Amino acid sequence: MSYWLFKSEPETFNINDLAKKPNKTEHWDGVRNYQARNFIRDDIKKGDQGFFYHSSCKVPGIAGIFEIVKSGYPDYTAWDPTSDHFDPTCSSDDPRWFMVDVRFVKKFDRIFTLDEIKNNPVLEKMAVARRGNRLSITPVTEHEWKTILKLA
DNA sequence: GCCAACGTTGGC
DNA sequence: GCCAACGTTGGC
Repeated sequence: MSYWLFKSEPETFNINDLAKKPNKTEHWDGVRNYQARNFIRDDIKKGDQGFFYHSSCKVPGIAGIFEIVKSGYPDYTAWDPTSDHFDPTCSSDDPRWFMVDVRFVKKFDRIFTLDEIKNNPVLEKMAVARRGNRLSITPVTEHEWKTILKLA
């Protein structure tokens, strides 16, 4: 089993939104970056777990945990002209973008902040702590995962 | 609202 | 295939 960190802007979609979905499950669509796409298509498997990270907000940090309930499949919003994530250059017989389904597991009692990540010697090397990092999906090591669970 | 970082686009 | 311009992300 692998661990991941998914970023989302809480004004758009946050951990409470996920918890309120039917079956507490939602597809994670709209990833339009090749590196993140490759993780979704090739590496993220059913049963993996992820941190739900809130970005571009007052207190950026990890809000809780989800699990992967369906591994990568074509992100159909790329073919939907009414979607914000529509990609007009993407043909329907050759899926370019992928998504996974995630299910709410738990919400932390508090936000485990980016500041705490940066100031922890175990966590400071996490991609999310690097200045200028824009990748919305990044791998998390087991050591990092357990360290955060202990402290959150 | 500013600006650094960096992925993408497009001219050559 | 190089690289400058541009657009977006995201912390501050």
